[in-house]
Order: sequence, then structure tokens, then C-alpha cells
Amino acid sequence: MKQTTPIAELKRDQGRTKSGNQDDHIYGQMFSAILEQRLSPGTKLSEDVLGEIFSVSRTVIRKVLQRLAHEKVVKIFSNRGAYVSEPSPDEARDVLDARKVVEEGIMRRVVKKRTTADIRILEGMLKEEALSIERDEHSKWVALSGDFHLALAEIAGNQSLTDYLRELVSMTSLIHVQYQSKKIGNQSCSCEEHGHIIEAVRAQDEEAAVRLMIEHIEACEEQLNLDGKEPISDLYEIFSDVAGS
Amino acid sequence: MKQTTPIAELKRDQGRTKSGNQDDHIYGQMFSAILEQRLSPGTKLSEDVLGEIFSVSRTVIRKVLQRLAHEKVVKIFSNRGAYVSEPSPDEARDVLDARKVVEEGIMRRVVKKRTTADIRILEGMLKEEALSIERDEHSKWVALSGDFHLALAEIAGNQSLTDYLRELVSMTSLIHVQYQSKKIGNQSCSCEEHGHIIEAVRAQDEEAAVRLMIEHIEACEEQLNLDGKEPISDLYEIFSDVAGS
DNA sequence: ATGCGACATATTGTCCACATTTAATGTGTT
DNA sequence: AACACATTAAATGTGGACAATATGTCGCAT
Repeated sequence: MKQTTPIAELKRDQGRTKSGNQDDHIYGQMFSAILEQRLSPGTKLSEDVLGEIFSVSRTVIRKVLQRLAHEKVVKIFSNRGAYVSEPSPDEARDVLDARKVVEEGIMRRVVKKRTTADIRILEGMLKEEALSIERDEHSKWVALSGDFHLALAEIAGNQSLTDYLRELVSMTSLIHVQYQSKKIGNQSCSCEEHGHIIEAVRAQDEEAAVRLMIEHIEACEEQLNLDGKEPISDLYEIFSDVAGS
Repeated sequence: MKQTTPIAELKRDQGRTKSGNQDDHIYGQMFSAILEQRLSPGTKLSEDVLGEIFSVSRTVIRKVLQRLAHEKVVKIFSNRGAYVSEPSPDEARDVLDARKVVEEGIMRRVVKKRTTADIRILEGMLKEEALSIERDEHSKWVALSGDFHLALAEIAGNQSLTDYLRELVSMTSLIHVQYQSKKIGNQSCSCEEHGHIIEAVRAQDEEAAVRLMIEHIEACEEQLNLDGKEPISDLYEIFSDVAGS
């Protein structure tokens, strides 16, 4: 008897088999909570507590935590539990750098494949972004801003790159929480930059699209305060001047 | 009471906390088995069977399967179990295309950062590759060939990209199993191509390095037989015209 | 004989209880 | 008072039992 079974029939389930179990709901809740910055980096994610919150056993919580851990937004320490990731400056640089690599490739493919319908969709997203900025809905804007990049990835039409970019975008959100420098306030410029990118895509100007995207990412990078000391200065830094007095 | 706890002290454990539990051993075994093609695509991975094989409960097997699933080498279907992935031609194209994007970025960084020590390491790997080809150790060569690309990623020094490339390399191995066309036999050329890449890296010729790498990936792509019909093309398509008759 | 439906089997999903490990507290000694 | 060690408490790691779901088989009705 052959052990390899034809799983052709299973293939058709690839699309819908995602929301069969209750995991996905809990996963979505936690993922959103982290991305919308309702869960700060460093927060301990106790299995018992989460189990009670969602009224499920630790088993399913563990599954969700492992998934989040693989996506790097959660870090699991052996025998010590799961915590919302606190990306180090090095990790942050890697993520931003990886985005330059991936999104350059994405832009080159987008300018070739984009349809007029795609442009319309992007413009619609841009309007929503602008709206959320006007209304000062910061966390919503963070999500929308990420969605814009993911929409470009969708247009490029490479599922693998899209999945990877989703991870990178999530991490970027965490990074912004941790390293947002105080001198900001002009984050909205991002919105303009997105507009320029759309223009380049519409014009199918590959080099401009790539350049604008990379400049956009670098602009994000410069808004951050990565050069300083390690992030969680906790306690030590906070009390460094009053301690010993 | 603040819910965010300082986990600064935990950070130091990031490096060593990887091999605390027995999961990693089982994961490694299964991962190798898949990559070395001892587990064919489509093979059902029963939790009970694996649990008996490794003398652990289903709990730990499930954990390993979920990890493999996230890395795309295993597919889990709700209530129906886990199977070794059978990448479709589309998925295969995406993976190879993603590799072009990622490895171009990696090469640009490698050329700038490589040291003479790095070159020596790469040359050592090349020799091992040649040796494994001479000895006709196919599965060993597959692994070594992947390691070469991962070594370049390490030199580039971006952990995020390295992790992603590891996934892509794994998938590439599965793809080769499924779509290896019969006309091959000159796979060994890969080894030469790796040699040329090393030369470009040594010379710090960025454009040559990028070009050689992309050509190398495209050469791999051409060895495959992706244009044919879907491997086990979805019944739907096959019977779409005769159904209902 | 064929087609439909109910039952039986096997596998996965979930929960709970126990084992193990870690971190913290308390105690005793120097 | 400071350090080292033993004890204690809490959280995670693991295993096994039960429930839910899908598949395969058998029987019955037409």
C-alpha cells in the first residue's frame, strides 16, 4: 500500500479551510490588539489569563501563541511564557532593510501588472488614509498604511512575497511603537508619499516607483530613534538619577 | 499595577532558549526527512503514528506539525490532518520569483560586506558540493546546495531575510521533487554557477553577482516542468465539461 | 441491482490533570 | 548586612481522555 495519498480533493479547501476552527478568531483578536498597539511590547501573554478571557483551554491559546510567535510579533521563552515582541534596534534595522529588498521587487512587478482597476483601489485606500489622519485616528491609520503596502503586494501577485511582507509590516508597527522619536508629527507625509507612489505606478515608471518606495521606507526609518540605547530602559534608566540618593 | 513587565533580563536568553525542549529534535528529524526527500509530497502525517515513532504524545507532534505548516512544507487541513506540501505550479513560480527578489537584495549586501574569511567558507562549501556530486549523493547535494545560498544570506547579515530564504529554499527542494523534468542530468552545472558567484563576490562586482545569481535561479527554474498541466489538476477543471451530463 | 441513508471507524480538536521547570521568597550562616 | 542555600509558589510542558468531525461500510428501500 502506497503511503502517499492523492490529496487533490483537499486542494479545493485551501481557500475556505481557514476559518473552520475557533483559533482564527482568537488569533485575529490578538493580532489586531498588538497591531493597534493595545498590547504594548513586553506585555506578558499568560496562557491561563488568555484562556479565561476567551473561554477556551490553554491548548488553543498555545496554538495561537505559537502562530504569533512564528510571525515574530510574539516571543516565546522556554518554560517562561510568551511576551509581545520588543524588537531590538538590530532587528528593527533588519526588518526595514528587508522591506526595501522585498518592496523593490514588488514595485517592479506592480508597474508591469497593474490595471486601471488596481489604480482605483489604491486611490480609494489613499482617501481612507487621509480621512483617518484628518480624524486623528492614529491606530486606524497605522493599519491602513500597512494595508496600502499589502495591496501593492497583492497586485504584484506573488503570494509568498505577500505573506512575508505581511510579517514585515506587522513588525514595522511594533517597531514604531518602540522607537517613535519625539520629533515626529509629520507622519502624515507618508500619505503624500503613497500618493506619489500611485502616480509612478499609474505612469508605469518603474525606476521612479522603486525610488519613491525606497525613499518612503527610508523616511520611515529616519523617523525612528534606533541609534540610542536599548529600548526597554525600564527601571534602571528610569531610576538611574534618583537611585542611591 | 502596570501589566507590561520588564523582560529585559529575558533578552539575554534569546540565543540559547532555542533548544530547551524536545520539540526541536523531532522538528529537525521531520524537516530533514522532507528536505532529503525521504517523505514525498502528499504523504499523510498522522499524529498518532508520528507520536509512536518518536515516543511522545500527540501534543508535541501537533506543535511540530504547526511549525512545519507555517514554514509551508506541510499543509494542515481542518479535521483531516497534515500532509507534506504539494506545491502547485503557481506556488512554485511564486517561490522561485520570490527568491529572485530576495537573493538579489542579498547579493548586493554580500558584495559590500564579504570578508576574505567569508570567501574561504564559501569555497569550502563549494568543494563539499563538488564532492557530493562526484559521489553521486544526491540528497546530500540538495542540502549542501541550499546551504550555499543560506551562507550567502548569513554574510548579508539580515536575520529576517535569512529566515525567509530558509523557507524559500525548503520549498524549492519540494518543488524539485515534484517538477523535476526528465531532461535533466546537468544539475551539476549548479556547482559551476556557484563558483562563478563566488568569483563575483570576491571581486565585489555587484552587478555581476546579481546577474549571476538571477541567472542561476532561472536556470533552476528552467530545469523544472512547470508549464504542464497541474499535477493532480483539480477534478473540477477536469470534469467541468462532462459534469451534469 | 442501484441509490440513498444510517451506522461504525478512525482521526483530529479540545479539555483537564499531572510533571517539570523557573523564579521568588524566606531562612540561616558568615 | 550580604551572600548562599532551601523552600515555596506559579507558570509552562506533557500526556491521556473525551468530544466533534470526516470518511468508509453496510443495509434497506425502491
